[in-house]
Formats: sequence, C-alpha cells, structure tokens
Amino acid sequence: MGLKVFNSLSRKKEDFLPAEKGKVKMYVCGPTVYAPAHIGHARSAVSFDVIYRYLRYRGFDVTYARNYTDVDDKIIARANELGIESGKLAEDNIVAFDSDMGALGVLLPPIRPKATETMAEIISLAEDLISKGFAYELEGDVYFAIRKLSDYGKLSGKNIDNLEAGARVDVDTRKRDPLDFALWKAAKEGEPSWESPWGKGRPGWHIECSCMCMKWLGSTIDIHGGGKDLIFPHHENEIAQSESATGLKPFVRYWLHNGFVNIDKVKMSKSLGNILNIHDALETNTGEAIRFFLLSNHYRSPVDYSAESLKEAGAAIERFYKTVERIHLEGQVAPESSPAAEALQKKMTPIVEAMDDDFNTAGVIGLLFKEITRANRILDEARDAGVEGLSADNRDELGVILALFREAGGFLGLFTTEAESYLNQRKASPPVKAEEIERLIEERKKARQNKDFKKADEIRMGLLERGIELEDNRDGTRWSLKTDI
RNA sequence: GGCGGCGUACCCAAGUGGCUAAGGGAGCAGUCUGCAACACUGCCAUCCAGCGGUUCGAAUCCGCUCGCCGCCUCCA
Repeated sequence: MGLKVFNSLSRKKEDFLPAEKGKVKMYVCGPTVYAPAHIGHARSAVSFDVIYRYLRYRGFDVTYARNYTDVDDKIIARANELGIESGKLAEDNIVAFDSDMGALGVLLPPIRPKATETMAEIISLAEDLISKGFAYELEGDVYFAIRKLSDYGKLSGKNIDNLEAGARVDVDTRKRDPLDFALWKAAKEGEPSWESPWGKGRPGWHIECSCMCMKWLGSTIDIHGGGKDLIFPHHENEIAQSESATGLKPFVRYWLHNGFVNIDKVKMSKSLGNILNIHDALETNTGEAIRFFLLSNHYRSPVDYSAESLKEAGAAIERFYKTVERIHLEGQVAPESSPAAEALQKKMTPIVEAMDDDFNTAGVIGLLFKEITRANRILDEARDAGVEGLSADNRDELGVILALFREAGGFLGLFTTEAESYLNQRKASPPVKAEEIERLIEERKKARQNKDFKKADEIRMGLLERGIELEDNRDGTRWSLKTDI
C-alpha cells in the first residue's frame, strides 16, 4: 500500500516514488498576475495545497515552490490601460492573490520565486541553449528550435507534423519552424526590459518556469503541477528547454494537472464575461465553503460551478461544525482530547486509502460525513436517554471522531476553525442589530412560557423576513443568518 | 483534421474486475418539537448513455454507436 498518482506523462496511475527516498521536490505553475484571482486559480491552488499537505502528512520532506509570472504581455497591456507601471500592477496582484488564497485556507508555499528575480538564470539558460545548438538568435529575439528534438510532444501526445498542418498562419515567418517558441523577446518601446547579450529584452513565458524550477529545486524534480491547459505548449516547452540544457531526463518524474472549473456548464472566459473572482465569491460565501466545494470533486475532473452548488457546500460545512459543537457541548468531549491510537487508526485507514489513490478528496469527504451521522446518532441516543446515557464507549468514540476530523481536516485544509467561531462568524454583520435580536428572542421566550404561540411565531416569522433564522433547542434559542441569500 | 477526457438516481458526486453501487442535496414517511428549524430513522439506481464482445464474474477491460467537453492560440 502506498501513494499512487496519475502522471500526465504516462497517462496512468503510478506508484509515487520520489527520486530521493522520503524527499519530494514539487513545483507548481502559479498565476500570471495581471488580474485578480478567479475560481480557476483557486482550484489549482487548492488542489496542490492539498497535495502538499498530504505529502507532508505521509511523512515526506517536501520542498515546494510556486512562482509568480510578473512580467508578461498581458501585464504590460493591462498596466498601460490603467496607466500605471507594470511592476506595480504585478506587485498589487501578488498581494491580492496571496490574500484571496489565504482566505481559502491555501498555505503560502515556502518558495515563491518571481520571473523578474530570475533574470540572470534565464539569460544564462538561453545562452546555454544557443551554445548547445538548441536555440538561435534572430534580431534580438531568441528562439528554441523544436526540430532539434526527436521527442518533442511527448507530454501532450502531439505529433509535430499534425500540429503544423493545423497551425494558424504565423506572422513571424523568420522562425525556422512555426512551432519554435521565444526564449527571449527584444524590447519594444516603453516596455520593461533587461540587458542581455542580445540587447534589451525580456524573457518568453516558458523559460522562466524552467529556470525557477531548476534554480530552487534542481535539474530533476518529482512533481510539477498546473492546470490542464498548461500541458501544451507551456509544460511541453519546459521539458524541451530543461532536458536540452541539462541533458538529464526526466526533468520531471510526475506531471500532475488539475481540471477546469466551468461556470453553469460553460468554460469561464473573458469574452463571455463569466469570470468568478474569488474576492467576489467571498462576499457571500466563506472561504471554507468554496474550498469544500472544490474538494468535493476529484482534482482532475472538470467541475461545474453554480451558485446552488456553492450554497450546498456551505450548508455541508455548517452541518459539520454544528456536529462538532454538539460533541463539545452535549458530549462533553474536550476539543483537544486524544483518543486511543488504534481506534483512530481504524477509522483513518479508509481515509488514507482514498487519499493514496491519487488524492481522492471527494471520497474522503463521503467517509467523513458518515462519521458526522454516526456522532449525531450517538448524541441523539444519549439525549433521549438523558445525559447520563452517554456511555464511556460512546464518549470515547466521539473523541475518536473529533480526532479524525482534526487529522483529515489537517490535510484537506478543512474544518480547521473552532466550531463556535465558525458558526458565529456569519453573524458578524447581521441585517438586524444583535441587541435587537436578543431582545426579541427574550420577548419570544416569555410568550412561549405563557403559551402565547401566536405571538412567538410572529416574532420568529418577522425575523425570518429580515434574514434571521431562529432555532430552538434544549439550551435555549440560537439565531443565525438565513443561509439562502 | 490531430490528440485527450467524460457520460453513475430528480440534482451534485465517489466507486474502475467479485460482499446488498459511498456520501451530500432535494423528495416522501416517521421520531423529536407547542409549531418550525436542527438532528436521527426508514424509503428513494435489480442498475451504472446505447449495442455487442472478453470473463466463472464488469458500472469497472475491449470494440462500435450516440451525446457532451477540453487541448491544438494567452489561459488555472
């Protein structure tokens, strides 16, 4: 039994064996920071965050890097539109990106290189490729000659000749082959640029990832991740550059790619205007609900976003925390209690097996919800029998379930908030003043004591119309914001 | 045209050769409750797009058909 991962290179699930036992070198393509982060960025970030967390949980010593592409055509174009410097735009978006991802519980990768901070390596790699005959200079540009490689296309399964047949007309007829890609681009007027042996210019898109990867992790890494759309040409070109420069194959042992997010069944795109920004999504949903929604699907499958599905995710999270709160209050089990190791292990085993199977987070969530039902059943039975009805065995099991949530939640990056504070956070800015709600609850309590249920119901309905939901339970009445927004 | 993926109940979604096809939401019937909500219990796919094939045995492997989608151009 061990971890298996789906490798895009072989198109199969393979046993995961890093080059060096116990150590994992992992690189993920980060965002090009020209605009705020959207749900697609979130999917990639969350997917690889879980992979990172789980590898560590499994005892690997993980060196993890995720880059920011901070110089690029789109950044320059956007900065010009806004009339600000492209460097400033990039910096602002990096800060916003980290903040948005943080709200989704994404850990900050320990190594976060930027293209602009890797210029020396980029130039040196391009020179190296020229001297080895894999690249050529053309009027201040430098191109990689893909015909020099017999195995170009191995990651994406492309046949170069078929690609050529279907390729669009390339304006740049100077290149030796239409598929040759730029390692270095000569600067145009007013663009940010760096000195190089070929004059002022800036790097092409693909070379920066090769350089950052090799600079921080070495010539061969274990995991390289990114969205499925990056397979061609970006990752294909990274392989070409890196393997040609070092002569070492493979550059990457396991290529992992996450699937897309569709919005109401169609691909998210600027032309359709259906980009869902994380910042906007966070206005009406907790970050945890968004994360839960993403993890309810396997990371390689396409996921279809809708307001409805996000709402369901929020309800599921709430159910989880309500159960945890019940375990604390009714079960009298302390949050930090540590149960017998064997008992925990028994419940953890199927969860670990699901994660070992190419990070099946959706399967894990299914298993966790079985435990939620189990915990509620124990508590219901105890309640029906009186508090004394909670046997030592039952209490132990609740302790195990809590520990299970803590452990699985640790690598899912879910359920990490204290239950009481999660349940309270949604009350931060209620449409009705908290004091007024409390006052009405008190008034309703008196009415109920006097069996004036008509009045009691009027109060409850009145609050409901204003977006406040009341729930009676043994210990009194609690209120919450109506989930249906 | 080339390459790849997907099609599991009303909706979302695990499962990829072998006990009764996870889990969530919705719905229905109960328990609890003054009522409601929450929670719990039961019901809800003899069947996994369709048709063939391999096998003692397939949702899971193979072939074909239909439908949907992605990549081949910047894209997470």
